Amino acid sequence: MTIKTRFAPSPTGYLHVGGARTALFSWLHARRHGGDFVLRIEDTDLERSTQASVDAILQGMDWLGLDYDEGPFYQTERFDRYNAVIDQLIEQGLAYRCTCSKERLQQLREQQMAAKQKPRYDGHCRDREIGPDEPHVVRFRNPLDGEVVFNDLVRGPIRVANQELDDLIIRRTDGAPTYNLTVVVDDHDMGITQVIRGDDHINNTPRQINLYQALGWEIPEFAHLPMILGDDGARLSKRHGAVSVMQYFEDGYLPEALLNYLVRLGWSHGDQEIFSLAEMTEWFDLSAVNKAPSSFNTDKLNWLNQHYIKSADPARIAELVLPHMNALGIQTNVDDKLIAVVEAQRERASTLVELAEISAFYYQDFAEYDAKAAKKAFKGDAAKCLQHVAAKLAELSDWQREPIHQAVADSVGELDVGFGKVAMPLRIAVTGGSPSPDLDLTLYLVGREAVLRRVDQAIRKISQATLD
RNA sequence: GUCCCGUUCAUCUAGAGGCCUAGGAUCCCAGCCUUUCACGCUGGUUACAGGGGUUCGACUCCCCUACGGGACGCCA
Repeated sequence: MTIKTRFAPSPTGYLHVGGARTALFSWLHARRHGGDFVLRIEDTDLERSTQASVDAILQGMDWLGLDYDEGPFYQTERFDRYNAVIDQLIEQGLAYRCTCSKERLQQLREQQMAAKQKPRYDGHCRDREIGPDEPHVVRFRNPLDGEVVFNDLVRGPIRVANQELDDLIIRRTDGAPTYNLTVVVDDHDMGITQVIRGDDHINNTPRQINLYQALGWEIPEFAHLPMILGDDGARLSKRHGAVSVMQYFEDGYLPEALLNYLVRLGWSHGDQEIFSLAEMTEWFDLSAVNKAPSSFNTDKLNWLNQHYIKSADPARIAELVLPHMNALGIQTNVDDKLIAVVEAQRERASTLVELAEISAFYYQDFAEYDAKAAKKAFKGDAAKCLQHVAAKLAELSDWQREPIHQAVADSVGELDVGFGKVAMPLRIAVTGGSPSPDLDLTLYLVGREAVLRRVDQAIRKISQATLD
């Protein structure tokens, strides 16, 4: 049988990292086995579903490169099918109409809780043979005894007694089918072979299996993924900053870095940390997925992001960093200079935002020096050294790395000081204290005019400080 | 409360009874490299939740306790 998996988010918010990892694992399982991956939007909750959320989810999937072979399907477009199944269940006596009010149900729950029991429907309408005319919900007639056993591909065998389950509502008063019914119908109709989803659905699985059995359908395999917790070990929520996948895009992360980070959250392949998409596809295996929840760790994500920024094609990084440069007020294009700047700076940044920030000095003058760097560099004879080396640089006929290097070396020789006496103030004067590569490369990329202008500015700053 | 699930360094994890004096990675610290900051390299600190079994032997198997999470909706 062909492997087919799906990702089935409900559009009530953006695609968050937990959902993204569920999608990734599901996608990986399909790709690994040469199967298909389906995207299905579970929008049966008319109240909370929004088009904006659908768009956000689609956008997130697209950015991560999680492509789907079928879909997106929308459950709201399949109501006729669900209702046909529900009607069939009623007809066969496997489901029944119920007129219990929300108030009665609420009261029942409170009583049961007070009696330290698990709240569940008492079957009040089970045998009342209610007709279709008065307002009602439809409930599934869950087996009263026996137990449901299934072998979770991640957790292993799980068993639940039917006595723990109650007659769940499969159609609301307004005629809309509910999750547990729609998910079963869809997974069956779409030929899903492995249902891979968050472990908050473990408790729903036995009910769904009973539904499969009542309908005489083949039961798919299930794999329940542990959840992802925030940095602090608490459930992921808004206060954890970047929970939306697209927030990571905006914060300057590369999709391959996020994917690599996510795949290692709950899954491993020996000691390997860096995985290309091809590698994770080749080795991903549900049986190697952890059972315990894991905490999101931004430090490690940053490390991976830096790794990918460092090893990606500089031209591509230039493309990606450009919007972040623009955001800093720098107007430029992806040209030779930007690519050279990226190559010069990329091992010093863990995000594209950072890369833009530490590269700004190649394009624009700055008002402030890094206090610590300036204090260290602008002292003693710094002004004199700067004056001397500036004169040398001004005389250069050819503004290239070699001659620049030579000019600085000459200056050092003539002044008869250590290299750092000249190089340090010069670097800080030109960069303001930003991380930067070899001095000659830095000066070359900044350009002669800007270098001389900034050295001048630094000399003035030093003399001013001396006067104070 | 009831049911289901989980528990190895701060964090992600390796570990399928002896290979474990518990390995790797991130973080942190120190050193080297060095004209800054990084990168890189070397080294270091830190973990099997607790208690009982089973076994010649348990991080690995079983039970109990503790802690954590999830579910218990006319949400998904």
